[in-house]
Amino acid sequence: MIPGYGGPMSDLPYAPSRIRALPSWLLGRAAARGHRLVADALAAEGMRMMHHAVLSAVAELGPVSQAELGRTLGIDPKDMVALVNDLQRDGLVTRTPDPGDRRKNAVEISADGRRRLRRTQRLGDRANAELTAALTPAEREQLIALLTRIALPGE
Amino acid sequence: MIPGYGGPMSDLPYAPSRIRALPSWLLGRAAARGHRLVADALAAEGMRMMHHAVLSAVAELGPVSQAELGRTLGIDPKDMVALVNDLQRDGLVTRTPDPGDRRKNAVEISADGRRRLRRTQRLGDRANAELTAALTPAEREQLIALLTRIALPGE
DNA sequence: GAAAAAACATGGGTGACACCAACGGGTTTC
DNA sequence: GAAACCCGTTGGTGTCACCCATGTTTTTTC
Repeated sequence: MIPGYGGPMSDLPYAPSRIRALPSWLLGRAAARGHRLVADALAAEGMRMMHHAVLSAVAELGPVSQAELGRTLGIDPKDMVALVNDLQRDGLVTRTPDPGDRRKNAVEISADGRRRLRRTQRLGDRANAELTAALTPAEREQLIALLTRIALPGE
Repeated sequence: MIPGYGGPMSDLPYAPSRIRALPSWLLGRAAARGHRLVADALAAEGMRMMHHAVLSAVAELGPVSQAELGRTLGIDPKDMVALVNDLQRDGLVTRTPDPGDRRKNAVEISADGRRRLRRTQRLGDRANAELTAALTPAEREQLIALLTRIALPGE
C-alpha cells in the first residue's frame, strides 16, 4: 500500500490546493457557476446569456450599430452577427440600414423585445442573487467594485 | 438622422450598461481576461491552464486517483483522462495501476514534472500579479476571500 | 455468498465563449 | 483621387464545461 494514498482520509472533499488560491482559478470557477445559474434561468425564455446582454445593451443605447455594441460589451463582431440574427429572427430587435452611414446597421429594440427584456432581467437578477447568496449586500457591492477594476483589459 | 444615434458622442468607450453591474457578467469578463493572461504565459511551456492545475494538484496530493483529482479541481472525469494523457506523454506524471484498488490509477508527479511545475508556478503567479495589478495586496486578498465563498456550488 | 448498487477510467459527443484571418462595400483623411 | 480606415459578414480554431454510455472492479445489501 502506498503511504498517504487511499485510506479513510481520501474521501475528504477539496483538500487544500495551491491552485485554488489563485485569482485566475477562482474567477474561472465562480464564472462557471454564475454562467450555469444564469444560463439555466434564461433557458426558460429560450435565450442565452449573450442574447440577454445584447438585448439589454440595445435597449439602453437606442439605435446602435453592431460594432458599437461589440465594443461596449466586448463581443467579437463575428459573434455579434449571430446574436443579432437570433434576436431579429425572434422579433426582439429590428436591424435597419443606417441612413447616415450605409456601412452600419441600426439595431433597435422592439415592443416584444422590451417585454422579453423585462422577464429576462428578472430571471438574471434572481440568478445573480442566488450566485451571491453567501454574501452580504455590502460584500456584494465590494465584489462588484473589485471585479470592475480587474475586468477591463486596457487600463 | 436618428436622434441619439451616431454623432460626436458615439465614440465613448463603455457607455453605462445595466449588464455590466451584474456579478455574473463581471465574473465572465474577469475570468476571460485572467484565462487569457495565464494561458499566454503557460503557452511558453506548452501547457494549458488545466494542465498546470492538475500537475499542481498531483504534486500536493501525492499518488492520487483521477477521480479524486477531478473532485478536488471540479474537472469532469472524461476531461481528466485527456489531461493526464498529455501530462503522461510529456513525462511529467506517471500513471500506474493502484495495487490496492484495481479500478484506480495512481497518478504521481515525476522529477521532470516537479521541475516543470516550478516554472509554470512562477509563470502563473506572474500572470495573476498582472491580472490584479490594479488592486492593493489587501484588496487582492479580499477578492480571493469573496470569490472563494461564491465559487463553491454546494454550500 | 450472491445479487444489486456504486465507483472508476474511457469513449463519443455537444454547446457556449473567445478569438483570429479575410473580404467586399462604404467612409474618412490627406 | 488614393490611401487608410471602419463596418458587417463568412469561415474557422481552441478552450472549457457538461452529458450519456460501457466494461471492469469494488462495495453494499439482502
